Amino acid sequence: MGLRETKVARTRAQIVDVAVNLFLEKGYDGTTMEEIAEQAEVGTTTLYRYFPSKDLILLDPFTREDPVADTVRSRPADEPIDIVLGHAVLATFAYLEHDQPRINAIRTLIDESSAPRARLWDVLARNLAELERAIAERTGAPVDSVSVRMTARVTQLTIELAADTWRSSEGTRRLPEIARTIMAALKSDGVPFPAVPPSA
Amino acid sequence: MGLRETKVARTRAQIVDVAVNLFLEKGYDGTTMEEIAEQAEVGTTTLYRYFPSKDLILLDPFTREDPVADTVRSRPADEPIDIVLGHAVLATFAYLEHDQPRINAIRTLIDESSAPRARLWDVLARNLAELERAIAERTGAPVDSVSVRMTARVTQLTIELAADTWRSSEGTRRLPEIARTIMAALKSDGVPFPAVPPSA
DNA sequence: ATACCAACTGGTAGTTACTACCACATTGAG
DNA sequence: CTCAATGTGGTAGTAACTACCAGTTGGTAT
Repeated sequence: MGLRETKVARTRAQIVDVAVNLFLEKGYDGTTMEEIAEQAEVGTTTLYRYFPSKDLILLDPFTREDPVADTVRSRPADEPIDIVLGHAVLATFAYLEHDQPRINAIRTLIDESSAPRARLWDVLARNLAELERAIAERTGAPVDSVSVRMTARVTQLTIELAADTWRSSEGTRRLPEIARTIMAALKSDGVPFPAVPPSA
Repeated sequence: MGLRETKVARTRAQIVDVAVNLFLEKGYDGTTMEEIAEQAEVGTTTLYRYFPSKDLILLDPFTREDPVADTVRSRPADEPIDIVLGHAVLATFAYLEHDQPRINAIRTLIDESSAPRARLWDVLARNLAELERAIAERTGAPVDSVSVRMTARVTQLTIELAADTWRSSEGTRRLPEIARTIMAALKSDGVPFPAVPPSA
């Protein structure tokens, strides 16, 4: 890794760090891009080169590749699909748990302002598409089939539900444990799907 | 309904109509709020009173109350939950189908620009919350329970899947028929949920 | 070491979404 | 008819974001 790449990576990390601190201190809307640029010691032009929009700074940790699709691809071929997805869910949390409090704070900030909150789903849509591809490859079903699309979404929802529950539990329980509880509940209780009403 | 209310309603409709036509003609990003105000024959201040942000003009049809939660509340108490949800799904489409082509065009515009596309999820989150409440009332489970939250989301996903499929079929099939097909497929194939991997 | 190209930086000027505040017009009620 | 409530619209300002341009720095080939 050359000097140039190193500098770019450092600048990028610096921007995110400075920005999140400012957001925590003065709120997302109360912080201007100029302030971020100034504190990060870059010009505003440079700032916009690293992050084309303000909300993407806050969403940075969520734009990195998540390990769900990779897990689906790397599990043994004879493992049942529900277990594969269970591993994928747990992999996400192993990945997230290392800087728990900061991610937690960032997620709270995201939910508080409308621009990043809205954009989050847009960002997660990319993960969803990749998960769909991975599931389709594994099961042999077409990517746009009902089962593939629904399976991918249900998996993402399970992750979201677990993360939500964890966030509102304020660190009293560990993430993987919460995920296990939720998956167990889904299995034992079952989830009703909308069904075609009898025509009579 | 007094004269004042009539005028307000007319102005509102006029704004949406003018704006969507401009969006279709020049694109969402290529249309300014000033142009919309001018063509709709209102001041920009007034425009912002009706719609606090540009994307909400385009999202207007999706901010109206959707009938899903209402359907859940109004079905007979002894009807099985999956059938109730099936009715709710079909109710949405009966409601949507009356101005099919325009809604279709609007949805395409939404998907093409990042701001409205992102904001759409934020808007639909309100419907989701109300559906959660309706399901919780009916089943007696707490609103924040895993089953209620997952059921509500799965229902919303079924609607989304059907609408997506319909949009890409370009009007060759009717919406309720597509919805029935999807629900039937979900029932017969089943959807795998992530499951806790064996600890061994 | 020197020359050179590519990538990175940052400043200036401009557009546009959106807000705050203002005076003015219109509606509807007593 | 009067008056208060409600709606209208203009002006001035902020801040996100873009286009353009000149200058700097890092890597590379000679």
